Amino acid sequence: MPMSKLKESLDFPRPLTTVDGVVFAIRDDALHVLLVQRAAGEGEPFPGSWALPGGFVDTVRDNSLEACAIRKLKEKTGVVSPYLEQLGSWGSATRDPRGWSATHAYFALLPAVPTRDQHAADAEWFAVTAGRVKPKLAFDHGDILQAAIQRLRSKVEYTSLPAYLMPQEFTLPDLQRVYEIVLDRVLEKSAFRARMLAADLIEPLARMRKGPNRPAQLYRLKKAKSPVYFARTFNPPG
Amino acid sequence: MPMSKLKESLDFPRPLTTVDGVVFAIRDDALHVLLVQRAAGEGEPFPGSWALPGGFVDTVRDNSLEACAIRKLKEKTGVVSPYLEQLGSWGSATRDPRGWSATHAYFALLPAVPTRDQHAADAEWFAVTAGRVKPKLAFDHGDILQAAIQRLRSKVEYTSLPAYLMPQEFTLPDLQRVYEIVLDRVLEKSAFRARMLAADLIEPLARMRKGPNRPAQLYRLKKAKSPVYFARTFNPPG
DNA sequence: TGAATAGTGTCTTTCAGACAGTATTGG
DNA sequence: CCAATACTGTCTGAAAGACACTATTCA
Repeated sequence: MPMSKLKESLDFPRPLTTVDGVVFAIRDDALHVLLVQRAAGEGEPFPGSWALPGGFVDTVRDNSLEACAIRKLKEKTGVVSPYLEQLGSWGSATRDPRGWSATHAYFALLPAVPTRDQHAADAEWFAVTAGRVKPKLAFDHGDILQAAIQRLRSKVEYTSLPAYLMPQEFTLPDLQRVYEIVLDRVLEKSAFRARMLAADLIEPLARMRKGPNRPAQLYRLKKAKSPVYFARTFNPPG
Repeated sequence: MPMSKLKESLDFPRPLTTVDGVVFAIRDDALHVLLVQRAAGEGEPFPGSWALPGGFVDTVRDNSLEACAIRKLKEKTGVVSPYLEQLGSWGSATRDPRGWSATHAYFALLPAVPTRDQHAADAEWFAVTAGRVKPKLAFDHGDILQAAIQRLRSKVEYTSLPAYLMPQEFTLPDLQRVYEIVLDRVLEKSAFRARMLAADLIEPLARMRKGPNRPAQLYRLKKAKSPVYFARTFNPPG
C-alpha cells in the first residue's frame, strides 16, 4: 500500500460532523429555547435526554454547513427563514461517546409565535431563567447553550437583533419589553425610543394598537434590514 | 447487515475535518498575515498556492479543535501562547476538490517580533493592504481571511485586542499607532489616551523610551488580562 | 533655538440616564 | 374623574472630537 503524503491525509480517521441549532423565541414574556428529546434506541447516546436540535451533515443532501442548518431547522420547527448566524464549533475526542466529533452550532431567532405550536411533536420550548434551562442537556449542549445566551445578551446590548424576535407588527413598548427580557434588566424609555427611531430600522404603520388605555403606534421592520449596530452599548448595570 | 438508526448515522460518509489559522502580527508598521505555500505533490490540491496554515484534525494526537489549532500554530510558527479565538467554520461539498470538507478557523494575534524570523521555512508574512493580501489563496481561504480581517477591525473598535499585538514593553503612542494601522484611520490622541488609561489594562514601568525627542513612558500589559470591552466604539468614520 | 514627538487642558458635541410632565384611551 | 399606559421634554453627566497648549529631548 503506497503511503504518499496525500494518501496519509485522506486516510486519517475522520471525526463525526454534526450541526446543532440554538433556536430562541419569546413566549409568555420570557426567553425560550427549542429542545428535542433524544431517542431511546439501542446504542443511542444520552437516550431520553433533552438536546439541541441537530444531526449529522449529510454529504449528499447538504451542499454546505449553512444549508444543513437550514434543513435541520426546517425539519424540527417548520420555520423557513429566521435570522440565522453561526455561533461557533465544538469538537473533541470526548464530547460524543461514539467517537471524535465536531459540531457546528448555529443560532436562530424566531418571531414570537401565537401560543399554538408549530414545532414537531418531539420538540419542546423551555424557558431560559437565570441564564439556564431546567433539564441537563445531552453532550456538551449545555455549554453551547450557555455560549448562545451569552452571545445573544452581548449583541442585544449594541444591535437591533431583538427585532427578529418580534411579530410582524409591534409597538415600541413591545420591542423594549423584549430587550428587557433578554437583558434581564429595565431600560430607560426615552433613551430606548430615541435610539430605535434614530436607527432607521422600523417604520410606523397607519394603525394603532388599541387597549384598555392609550393606544400605541404600530411599527414593522423595514424591508430586508440586516441588524443595525449601535455605536454604544446600553449602559451596563455596573 | 442491520440498519438501525444508529448504524445509519455512523455510516454517513464523513466530511474531511481540518483546522486553519489566521495569524496576524504587526511588521514594518503594517498589518501582516502568515501564509504557507502548498506542496506540489501529485494529487495535492492547489499545488504551489499560498494558503492559511492548517491541516487535518488528528483524532489520535488532538484532544480538541483548539488543541489542534495550537499544535498547528506551534508547528508553523514556533509560537506557544498567543491570543487565540475561534473565528468560525466553513464547510461545503465544493471547497476542497478531495471531497466534502469542513474547516474550523482560528484567529491568532502575535506580539510584534523583531525582524529576525521565527517562522518555518515554507511560511511567509504578507502585508494586508486595503483589506487584501497579494496572492490569490487556495480553497476558500480568501473568504476566511476576509472574515478574519473584518472581525479584527470590528473588535478593535471597542476592545483592547491590539494589546496582544504589542511587544512586552511599549508606549502609548506605539499602541495608538497599532490601533490606527488596523483601523486604517487616525485617532484622536487625547481621547485615545484617556480611554486606555481608564481601562486598567496597562501599567507604567519605571523606565522611559528614549529617542531623538521627548522620551515616552513605557508600559506593559497587566498580568493575565483578558481583552477589555469598551462601552462605545471609537467614532466610526461616517 | 528649533524640530520633533510626548503629553495635558479646555471647549464643544453627542447621547444616555433620570425623571417629571403631558396625552389618550376605557371604566 | 381615575387608572393605566403611551409618549415627550428637560436637565444632567460621561465620554469622545477638535485642537490648542505645554513639556522634554537632541541637534
